[in-house]
Amino acid sequence: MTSATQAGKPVPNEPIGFEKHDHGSCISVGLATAEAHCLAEGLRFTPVRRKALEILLQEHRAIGAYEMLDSLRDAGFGSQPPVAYRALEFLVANGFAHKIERLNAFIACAHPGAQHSPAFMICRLCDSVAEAQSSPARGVLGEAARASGFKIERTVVEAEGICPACVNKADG
Amino acid sequence: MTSATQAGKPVPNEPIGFEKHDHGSCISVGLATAEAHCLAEGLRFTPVRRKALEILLQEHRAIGAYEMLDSLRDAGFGSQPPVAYRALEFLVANGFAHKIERLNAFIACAHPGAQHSPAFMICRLCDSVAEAQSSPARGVLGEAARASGFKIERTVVEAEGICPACVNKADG
DNA sequence: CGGCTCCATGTGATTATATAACGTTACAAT
DNA sequence: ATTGTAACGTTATATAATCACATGGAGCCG
Repeated sequence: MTSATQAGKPVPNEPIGFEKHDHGSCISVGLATAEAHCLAEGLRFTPVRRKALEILLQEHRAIGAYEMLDSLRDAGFGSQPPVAYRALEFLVANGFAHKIERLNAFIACAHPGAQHSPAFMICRLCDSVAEAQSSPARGVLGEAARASGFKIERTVVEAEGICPACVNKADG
Repeated sequence: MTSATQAGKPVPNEPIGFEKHDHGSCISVGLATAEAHCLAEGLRFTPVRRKALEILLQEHRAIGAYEMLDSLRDAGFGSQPPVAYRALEFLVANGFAHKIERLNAFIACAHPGAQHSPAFMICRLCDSVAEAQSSPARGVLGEAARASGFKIERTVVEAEGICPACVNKADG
């Protein structure tokens, strides 16, 4: 099995936000933003971490840890799982990437630099993913948390459904 | 390793909704509700499925598929992964249980019978889980979905943080 | 009854995802 | 130069999930 698709799903062709965009610039902007942030915070933006982020930005879709590992190995880095997991952990911890729990996969942050609690829309047909914002602490959930004394630190919001492209394919 | 705790985390002692409750009755009510629902819908509430639900209701916490498998084997059922996964799939598909994506684990539905799109609060210290309601399609996410043409079918909402019990333990 | 189909179950095997543990290396601070 | 810490590489293993195929029971129809 190559690393292009894990399962039989088609690779999404309009991956980010279901819209076209200037892909070249979003890669360089993403890398530059991360670099600046690390410099400011005293974090080490090492070669593996940089390459991992570059791969995520390049692909602009959700990437499994093992697919990432393949790419990192191809780029000359170590070939064992921890290599990929550690790089991804760093990127996630610092907001450069997010984990899509539903897919057990990772994706570059679409709003680099911005403070945010992301929400995702995941197409169950083509696995494309779009990132939106959420305000989880407001609304019913925040209400319940306050009422029970639960202290929210982080939220996972993932909507599963059909992306615009697949809707069009389906009903012509 | 026994099946009591997978990792080093303490087993939550006030598992459901972070509040005390009549545990005996919630088990019997849960089973009865499921039985009635299956009868009405022409679904087969078989021994494995019943036992699996009973285990989830009994434990009242998030259970991994393999821990479930252990319990099912102890109860005299098959010992291969598909046994657990099929039972859990059935329970989830029919709303008797939910999958916690963040934990790759399953938990009995706390609102049996009710139509709902659940939200969860997960304690990162003791892994206890409480179920609340959410209204994901309303709010910012629904907005974004409508704007982009994404058709939401299901949402995962999981808040990670500290449960009341652990908050109290922490700061006295 | 016999045969048929559907669905659920049991089992073996395999694939995918994730972490533990340990030694080595790079780097910053003193 | 020494030392403490963080990052890296590797081996091994744990945990999660699915595939493929055979068996067996419940309902239906003839």
